Amino acid sequence: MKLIKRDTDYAVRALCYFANQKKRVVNSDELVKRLKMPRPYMRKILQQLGRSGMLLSVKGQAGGFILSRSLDHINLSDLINLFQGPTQLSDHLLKKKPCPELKNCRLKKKLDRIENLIVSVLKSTKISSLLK
Amino acid sequence: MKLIKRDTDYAVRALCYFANQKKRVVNSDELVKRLKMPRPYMRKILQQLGRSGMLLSVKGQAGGFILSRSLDHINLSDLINLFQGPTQLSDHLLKKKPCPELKNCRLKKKLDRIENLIVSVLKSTKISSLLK
DNA sequence: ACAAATGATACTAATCAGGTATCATTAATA
DNA sequence: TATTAATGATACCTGATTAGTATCATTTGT
Repeated sequence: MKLIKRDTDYAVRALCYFANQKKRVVNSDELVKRLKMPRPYMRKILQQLGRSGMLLSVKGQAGGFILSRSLDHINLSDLINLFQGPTQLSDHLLKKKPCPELKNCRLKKKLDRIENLIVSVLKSTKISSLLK
Repeated sequence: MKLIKRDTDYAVRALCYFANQKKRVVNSDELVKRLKMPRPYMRKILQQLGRSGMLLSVKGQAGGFILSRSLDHINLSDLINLFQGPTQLSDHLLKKKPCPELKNCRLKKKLDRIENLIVSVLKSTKISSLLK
């Protein structure tokens, strides 16, 4: 089981790089060189960060991206939601018949509690705390 | 992201069913009927539970399985480990070059802390607490 | 001997993660 | 104003993992 996938991981590194460049516009080629990741994949990730509003894109020649807000205001849960969809630890109740025996609902409840715990920790982990 | 996969989920239900049958030998057909899951898949899961020592198998005609220990002594982490392998939330450090920039190691550390938290909660969740 | 169970194991199908590829659009600059 | 260098959108491909099937050997009660 994986908590964070590759794209989320890349996104964290990218955001940290931006943060260290202050308000300079950085393009995807520079990121690819510095962070050593496949260019088209990086571009896709940057586009997603752009659409989500975490990055601001500058089009045309000499274009690139800038952080649109401080990393104090972005947390791990935000990124996981963006790249991996909503955190859902078990689809226990969702497939076919919702769990045929009542006792299984206790599993669902436990998992929900664990899920809430995890999400709250992820929310409290600001990306700024990962810098430097 | 999924914390527990389908087979782990099925395994929990199966174990709970066994617990409610006390020391009676239950065969896979009965489980399949009661819990409404695909027979060959259920068989595979039971075999794994057997190999791992959580169930005791009785071969031959009128055979089946029995719980080999109380559900007080089996926890969610045991099952997850059995069916999904060791819990590892991020392979951040493992792929190719171990994270090229030091700052990323902070991510690794955070994830490790979160992982420890999750595992300890899973370990403290005994399957017996999911009964009835 | 036969039937009814598990043991072992190999195979298949579907889904998802991790990437590629392409073409349109935008804007600085020569 | 034509060129060039950037992003936007989107469709596609590929390998890994999950979910499930199939088959045959072995065991044991009747």
